[in-house]
Amino acid sequence: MPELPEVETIIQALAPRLTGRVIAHAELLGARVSRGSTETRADRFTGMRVLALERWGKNIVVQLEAGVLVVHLGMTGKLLLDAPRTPYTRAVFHLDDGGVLLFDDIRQFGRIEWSTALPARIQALGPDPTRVTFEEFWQQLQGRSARIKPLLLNQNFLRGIGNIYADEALFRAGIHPKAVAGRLSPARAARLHEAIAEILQLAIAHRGSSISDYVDADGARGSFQELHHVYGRQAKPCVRCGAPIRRIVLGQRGTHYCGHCQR
DNA sequence: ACTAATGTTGTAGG
DNA sequence: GCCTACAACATTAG
Repeated sequence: MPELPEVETIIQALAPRLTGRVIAHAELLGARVSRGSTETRADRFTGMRVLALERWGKNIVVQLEAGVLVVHLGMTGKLLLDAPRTPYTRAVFHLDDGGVLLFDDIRQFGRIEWSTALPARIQALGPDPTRVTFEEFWQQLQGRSARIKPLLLNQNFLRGIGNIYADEALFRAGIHPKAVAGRLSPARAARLHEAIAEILQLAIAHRGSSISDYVDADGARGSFQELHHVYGRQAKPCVRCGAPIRRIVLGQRGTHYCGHCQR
């Protein structure tokens, strides 16, 4: 799915096109897209003006005159401006200026949820990894016995890091994915804190990673996948030392790392 | 046919 | 509360 850099890229395109517009008409296609929320019916937000768009981890938060729409793209969700409908179109937003925003989602893990205020579950997510201070990051690590890779995927620890950027950040910091989070030295924790911010900024600059499904709101692919050092590179030589990149399963997720460069 | 895929959530056990 | 494993959700691609 879209992780933080991909969601950021999507919002960059959507914000100028949606802010100030009125949702003239909306269609939610099928029960899945709004599952779990009795509040989310199209008539709850039709006729409302969009005040602002913001990213909250991997969530796109659309502030409306009354209430908020929280969009999570799941694994294969896309938000597309002025694109033709497909068999995977799960929602359609018609704007008052004639523009159309589609929500396409092959696997249907994505969600659109309307509520009067930012849901508690969203508010409870951890700090934004591009802005968290080292002091806060360090405090969050203390006492954690979890291995660092699965902890980075925990959205209540930091919001927005997914499987690609967890692996890439750990490589950049030279830290083994199985390292116990609470036992990282201050120097290694500082390297990781810095690597996370750098890898995310770099990925945003390259408009995200397009592995299979991801495209931005204009249908364009990102290019950061060309700069991945470990993710999806199992058995290929490490760009730093030449040793083959390993792939293991950690926390039920594929995990890629260099056994020589990451301790 | 089998496996894995950018994710989250609920359950169960330690 | 924390941590881990597993299943479920649904579809495609190799």
